[in-house]
Amino acid sequence: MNDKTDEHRLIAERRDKLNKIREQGIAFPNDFKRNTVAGELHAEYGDKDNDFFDANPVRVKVAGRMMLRRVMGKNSFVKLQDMSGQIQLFVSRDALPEGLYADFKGWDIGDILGAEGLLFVTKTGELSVKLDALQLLTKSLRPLPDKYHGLTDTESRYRQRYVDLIMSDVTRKTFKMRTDIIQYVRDFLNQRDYLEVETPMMQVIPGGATARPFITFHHALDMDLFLRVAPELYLKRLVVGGFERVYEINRNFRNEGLSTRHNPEFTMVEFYQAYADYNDLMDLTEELLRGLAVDVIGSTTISYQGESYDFGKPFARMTVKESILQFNPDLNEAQLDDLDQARQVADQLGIPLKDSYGLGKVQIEIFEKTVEHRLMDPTFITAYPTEVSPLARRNDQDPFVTDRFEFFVGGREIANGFSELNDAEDQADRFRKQVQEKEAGDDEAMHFDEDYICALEHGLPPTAGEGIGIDRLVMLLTDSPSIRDVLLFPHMRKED
RNA sequence: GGGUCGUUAGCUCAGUCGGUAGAGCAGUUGGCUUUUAACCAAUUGGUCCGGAGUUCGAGUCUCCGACGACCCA
Repeated sequence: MNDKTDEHRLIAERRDKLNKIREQGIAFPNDFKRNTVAGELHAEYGDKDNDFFDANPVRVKVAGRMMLRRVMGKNSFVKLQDMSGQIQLFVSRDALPEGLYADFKGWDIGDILGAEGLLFVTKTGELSVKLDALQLLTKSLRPLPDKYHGLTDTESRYRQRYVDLIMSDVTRKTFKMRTDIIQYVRDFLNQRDYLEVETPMMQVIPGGATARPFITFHHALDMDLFLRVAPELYLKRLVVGGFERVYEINRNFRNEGLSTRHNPEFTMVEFYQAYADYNDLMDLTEELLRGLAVDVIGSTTISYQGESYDFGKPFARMTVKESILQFNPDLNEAQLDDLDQARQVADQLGIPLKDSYGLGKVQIEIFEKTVEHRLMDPTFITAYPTEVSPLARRNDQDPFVTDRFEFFVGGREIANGFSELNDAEDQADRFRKQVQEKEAGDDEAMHFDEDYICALEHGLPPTAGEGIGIDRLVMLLTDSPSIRDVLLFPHMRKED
């Protein structure tokens, strides 16, 4: 932090202690090897009693952070925390080498210790290690938060995640679950012969989504580069190349506002499957999410912020228009099918519209305002207007819409997928429309990507693709109210 | 972008009507041979987020700003 906290007396006291340790020899020893962890001990010996340990002495070497200490004259109890949990140490003056117990009493909560001894059970029935060897491995110079309340200040928890992780079981569990979720998704796709790939994070032409990109500069090449807003166009180039099932789990960057659901960098899994259509991917998504829920939380019922969502039964499916009519019973279809009438509806809803908006864009504005946040149960919304889906294949019966879906639960968009537009000429037209919108001032509109058109001209097989927002998925499965709770190091403003 | 709330000791929090800044934990000193947020005694520790204003006097009232949380767009 700053000089002031550096000079704080609590830190100064610990620095003095460290200096004394330095004078006595190696202050940061690196030769202690543990042979077990707390969780393993509880799993293996949690149900044993002292008769067992008398008959079968178990000698263990453990290491970790001292989280709690109760000094009772010549004996002390310590809670030692490692990556698997906590184990209690029983520290007895007379069992340790001369003088070590006095040293131990000068150590602090937060210090990293290595300890060796025999397992036993205390009077109150807690599995513990009776030490005959003890070593300070790392001196901690900064005091930890209150041993009971921990770190509750949200700002500090985000800015100093390492302290949050030390103090909060809930935080550790959330991020372990995040890893489990990503692992499940990866296994799920691997089992279905999808190939995991990496495509550029720095792109010459940002594409694949309508979003404002971050711009950076490459000095040697003397050119602007864009952090990707999506990997889509590169993944589809790979399908052209013959990798018929590919996926990537990685970061996207969007230069937009922050909220409980938005971080400037966020993680998506995007996957593409040749010879599949958007209906196949809805089925796949349903299977993935259902299996994920069972695997990660052990149930198809997901509790989120006091609500409960059933992933066990088939997910609802309806079109954009159907959903608007369902949640706006006073509207009729004719009002949504006519641009002037639809604009009138939007006006009444207080939605600001630009002159350039066509009927499809107006419909989506109405959808986002009146429907999206009300889609609580798992629901696929289909038939998105072509106008707002520049990379999706037109529907054969109704070219006004595309073969596209988005998936919602808890009022939030989790996934977006569609049958891919593989008609190079149609795609070129759509890019030209995007460029017009960009020139009209929409800085989220796409660029014209000539090489991508060239790739399509080589022939993209009929393909469906989808992106699932990992962060929002983790929020849902870990019952986290803010995206910051599922990002180890969320973006924060400068402190000053 | 707008609104509401918050920011006081390392941490968790009190602070009345505007009148010299409080507790618990942590730390320090002493006591204590099976504790469970151990306990007992003593004790150290403050840029009350920053700035300006009102006032004899501001943690407290007013304004501006920073950061955060929530809601709205």
